[in-house]
Amino acid sequence: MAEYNEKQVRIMEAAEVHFADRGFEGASVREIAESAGVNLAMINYYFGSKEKLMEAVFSHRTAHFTLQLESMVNNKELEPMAKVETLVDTYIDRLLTQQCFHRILVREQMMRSNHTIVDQLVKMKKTNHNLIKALITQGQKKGLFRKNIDVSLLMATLVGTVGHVVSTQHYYKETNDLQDMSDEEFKKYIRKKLSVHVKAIFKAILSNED
Amino acid sequence: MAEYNEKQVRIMEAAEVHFADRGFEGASVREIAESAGVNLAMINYYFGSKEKLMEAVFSHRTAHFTLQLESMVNNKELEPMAKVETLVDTYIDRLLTQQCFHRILVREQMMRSNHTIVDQLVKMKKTNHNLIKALITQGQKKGLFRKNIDVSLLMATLVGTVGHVVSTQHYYKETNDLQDMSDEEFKKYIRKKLSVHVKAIFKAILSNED
Amino acid sequence: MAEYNEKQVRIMEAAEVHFADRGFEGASVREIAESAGVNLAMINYYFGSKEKLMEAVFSHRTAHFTLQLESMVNNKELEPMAKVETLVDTYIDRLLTQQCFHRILVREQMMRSNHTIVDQLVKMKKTNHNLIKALITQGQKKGLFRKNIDVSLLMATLVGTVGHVVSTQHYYKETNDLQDMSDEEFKKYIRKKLSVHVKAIFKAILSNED
Amino acid sequence: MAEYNEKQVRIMEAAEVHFADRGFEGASVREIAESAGVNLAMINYYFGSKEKLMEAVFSHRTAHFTLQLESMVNNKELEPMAKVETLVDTYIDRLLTQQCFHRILVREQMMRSNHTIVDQLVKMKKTNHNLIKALITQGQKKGLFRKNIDVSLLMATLVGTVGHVVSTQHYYKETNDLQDMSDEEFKKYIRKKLSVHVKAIFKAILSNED
DNA sequence: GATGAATGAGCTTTCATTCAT
DNA sequence: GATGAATGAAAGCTCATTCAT
Repeated sequence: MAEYNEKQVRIMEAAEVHFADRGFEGASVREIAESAGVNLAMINYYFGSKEKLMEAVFSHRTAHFTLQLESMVNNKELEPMAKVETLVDTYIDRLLTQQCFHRILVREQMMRSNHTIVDQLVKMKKTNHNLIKALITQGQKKGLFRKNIDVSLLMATLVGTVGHVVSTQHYYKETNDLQDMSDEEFKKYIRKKLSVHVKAIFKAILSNED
Repeated sequence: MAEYNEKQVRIMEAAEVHFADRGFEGASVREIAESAGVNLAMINYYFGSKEKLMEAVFSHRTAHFTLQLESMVNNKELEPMAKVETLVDTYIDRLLTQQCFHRILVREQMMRSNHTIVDQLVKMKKTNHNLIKALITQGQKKGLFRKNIDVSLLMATLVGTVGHVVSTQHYYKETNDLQDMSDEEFKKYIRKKLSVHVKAIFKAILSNED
Repeated sequence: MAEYNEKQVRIMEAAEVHFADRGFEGASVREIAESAGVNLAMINYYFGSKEKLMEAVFSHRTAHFTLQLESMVNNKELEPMAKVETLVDTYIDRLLTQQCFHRILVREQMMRSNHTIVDQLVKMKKTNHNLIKALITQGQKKGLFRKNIDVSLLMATLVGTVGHVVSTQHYYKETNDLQDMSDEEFKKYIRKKLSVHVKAIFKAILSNED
Repeated sequence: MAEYNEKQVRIMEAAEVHFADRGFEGASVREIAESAGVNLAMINYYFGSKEKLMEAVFSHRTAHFTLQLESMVNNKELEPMAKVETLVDTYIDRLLTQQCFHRILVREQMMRSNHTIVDQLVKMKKTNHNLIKALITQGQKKGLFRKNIDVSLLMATLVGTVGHVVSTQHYYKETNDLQDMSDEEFKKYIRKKLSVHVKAIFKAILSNED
């Protein structure tokens, strides 16, 4: 795990916002530098290129996620459904606290970009997919979960639903007359709402009713 | 409804692909012109600017959607649940047949861009939201649908799930060993899968079990 | 043969001077544009890149040289020694009238550059070498020229001597108290001097005294 | 004569190669530092600037040359023609053993650069010119050399011919099917060839046949 | 003395756009 | 109406150099 000094972190944080707001191509290194309060040349000095800055942002954010997931799946004390609920809440939490980064991810996944990130991303997605599949299998073996679960679709519903709400929270607020709610309040509010909603879906899909 | 001549349509179609693949900022007017087989200056001549070309692409694609939705909701012959199922299939179909455009939409929604599109988008989303709310209300009045349905979350699940699968279909194929399936086959395959999956969710959430 | 318009020629001529004076790397496209009295972007518009501008300068200058040489060697009416003398005068003339270009050539040959020019240059040098070898052989067959002539060394003496004088003409003037001579006068003066000097060398080396 | 420590010498040697390969402007202080295995800032610390590093390289290489020449010319025991032959061999040897430096010299002489080097170079060339003129005069006084020798042209032939072969040795090898010869072998081979060739020229030009 | 960090100036190139015809 | 020519602005990046330690 690379160690970043204060200035580097400041640059990465500024970059994250710009990449999220304007896209990789739309973001300007000059503006990132300005936002971070550092000299333009500093960015290339520290990261080498715009591309590599992007990679650093990516690594920085995804560093511990898979490990975290792994330890959760392998936890012997939690019941499968509890694990699933934890999973849901973890994802919701991540997306809510790392909204900028989430937008970057969605964007990069969507594009036919040649960025190295995509490769890293694929690898991570596969690992995560397998971990969650293992989790589902645990529940199936205990007879708690239904057979024939399409893990990909299940995860698409989790990530898609939460991601969509987060991405379009502005519309959500407007449509539901919550314009006056502060960002912090809304985050708390929507986290609860999403948690209940997605968990209900997961239970409906997973649980064996027999 | 603006009428576009053949050349203009060719430009818009080329633009759609480029905007989808590389983002608004990443797309180059030069390359769009080349793809469309028209003179570079032609684009500004016909559309005024890159920005306005984007708007044209947007209007072109969304022209009839709300009308279509409206007629469906007001249809007196279909049962509410049948309408919901039609709604689901319509969305799936749209996203699958207009993948490029979908990617553009997701991207634009996510960004803090100043594009005029965003305004149009907000307006359209509101209209659609109200239409679907009306549909839900129809079901509730008939006692078929549960009370306390969060329409926003429900739609987020529809759009989010389908959108996510479409956006990341490459991963889906790889994860589920479908690499050898042709695009056309896969489209057919995933349409069915998504249809069943999302309808199951909608039923679980909407249907009144009492 | 590419046709260049007036502006393109102006750019190439300005480029030639800058490349000669400051080297390829040292020359700035900005300054070339300024010297040529054209917009900076114009250069990339016409030539694509600094590198390709260099190639254009090269092709422009070398376009007819090999052809000229060829027709001279194949001339049935001139005696071999007369051809050699013409060759010497032609080289001297070329170096004197195209001093900037000559400096560029010397420089590029010397450097371990990756420029495409080097390949073109090698090819041209080989062709020229073979033509001159043919010329020498003509003289040998007639019994006028000595056997065992090293064509490479002979040409090195021609090109090296003339090139060195041209490259260091400033020193030559100073050393021989010719500072007050105008450039035009000096060119005339040194052309004659070089012609006599190099022809004497060629005769001494080539002519069969038996 | 400045004394340089081991690190400084390492820097100058690395610089020489880079300046020769890429030109003064094309060479990068960063890369020189890397090649020399020293810290980037070290170079400015020791030499003040890139420019002054160049001057140091120059002084370093030319330090003893004039002295050597002087002692040779003043040598009472050698005959003038023997001196001339020694001169030729000395030049050939210098150019062959200091190829990088030679390339730098040629380049700098050619350019309209403002480097202080040029002044040093002019001064050195003048001194050398006078020494060689003295040598020629010795031969003329003894009736061995022809009158009316243009020392500048004579030296141009020596330096030009040898320099051209050295600069374009790659072509020489290819043209004469010597690609498989090692650098060391070729150096030996071409030294002999050049020696014979140039001495023959010098004799033809200098020697009084009456 | 020695150096990692930092920077202003400059580089080539590409961009969306405009204009003259 | 249609387009080749042209351009100002801005992009990412590298440079030689300096400075604080």
